Amino acid sequence: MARPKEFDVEQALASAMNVFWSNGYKATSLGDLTGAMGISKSSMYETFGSKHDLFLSTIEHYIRTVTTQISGAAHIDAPAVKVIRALFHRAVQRMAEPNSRRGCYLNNCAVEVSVRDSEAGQRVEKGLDMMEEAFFSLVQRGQREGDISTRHDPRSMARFLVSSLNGILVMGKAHASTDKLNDVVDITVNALA
Amino acid sequence: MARPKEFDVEQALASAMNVFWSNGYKATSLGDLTGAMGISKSSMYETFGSKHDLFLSTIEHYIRTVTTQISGAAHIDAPAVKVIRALFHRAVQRMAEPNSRRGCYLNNCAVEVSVRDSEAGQRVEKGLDMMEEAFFSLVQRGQREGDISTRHDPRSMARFLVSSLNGILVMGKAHASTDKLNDVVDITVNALA
DNA sequence: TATATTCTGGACGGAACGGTTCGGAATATC
DNA sequence: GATATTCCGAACCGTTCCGTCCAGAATATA
Repeated sequence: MARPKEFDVEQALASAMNVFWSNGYKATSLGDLTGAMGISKSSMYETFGSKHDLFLSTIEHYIRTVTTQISGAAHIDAPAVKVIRALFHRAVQRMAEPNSRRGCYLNNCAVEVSVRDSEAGQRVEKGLDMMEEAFFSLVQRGQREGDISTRHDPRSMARFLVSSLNGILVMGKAHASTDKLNDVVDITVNALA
Repeated sequence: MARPKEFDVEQALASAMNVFWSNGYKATSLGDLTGAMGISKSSMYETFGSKHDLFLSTIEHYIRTVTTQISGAAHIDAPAVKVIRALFHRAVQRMAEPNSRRGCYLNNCAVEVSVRDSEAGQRVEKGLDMMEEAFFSLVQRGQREGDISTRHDPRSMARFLVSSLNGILVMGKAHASTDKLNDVVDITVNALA
């Protein structure tokens, strides 16, 4: 009957996200998007609706991929503090790679648009909540197993970790030195003990 | 001889900064700027050069004002930890005010443009360095007076504080709850002891 | 082969944008 | 009053932007 879809929607979404991630929402043009996605403007509008709809979809796509990624790391059979330190170090390391110095997508979206764009803001908040949840279960386990102090409740500590990670990534956008960022990671992780 | 300037350059700069601060660079049009500054487009170009030049000038203006502000707080005759806690709490409190939920200007600039705009990036980095310097002298004093632990060197701790403050402000852009942010402040400040 | 669907490229409209220029009004000093 | 400077409004240019639309090529099934 009909000609089938030729491009992978999920992959096109990932490509669009990468462009938004690197350039921000406003600074990204339709040409940038369709070029990276490898499809025509017409197909983009047919499939995703509009630039703004596409943008919202990329945030949801990011949440989908990152959630599985973090909660995967959470189930690693190692002390919770070690897992957390590894997650932070990996984030710092990624900031040092040549074309990856773009921080956390949710972070960027929160700063650039979340105040004026409530639809995006809602999704960003949900994404940060899910990050918090991932850290929360890690902290709980660490407190159970004894390598994380119980002087603060795990919910606050999870929020502390999300906040700290975001702060480190922002610093990484301005400074370049990996060593300086790792110093901050050390102090942050030590604050858990 | 000549007609004198009718508008205050420094004040116009402050108004422009406020617009950039709320909307970001790309999302701010010349009309937004001249409207807020209360001058015509011609005067703007005569005085500041271009939109981009004006933007760079606002970053420098921000550094000028904030530097004096923080180093003023640094000389308050109170335990360093108390001063730091007060600075953080004030930042959180400002995020809760209706039209002030826009974080730190340097933070916003770092996220939105510093990677692609090296001229802006340089200024942002310099501004963050000066914030670090202000915290550095505070930490040094705290370590001398005994209310801040000496297990970490003061330079790293200063960086930790700048990073944490930025992280908290990013969280504040997504979430709204002051209580949650203050929880994070508590853990952060406790990490100093 | 006929049919249905997908995809492309380009054309188009309408709007907003950054930036430049200029005439003339306003305001100071001499 | 003559002069010099500032300021404004408006016009203007070329570009970019988002979004819509369509003709036609491509590709599947029946």
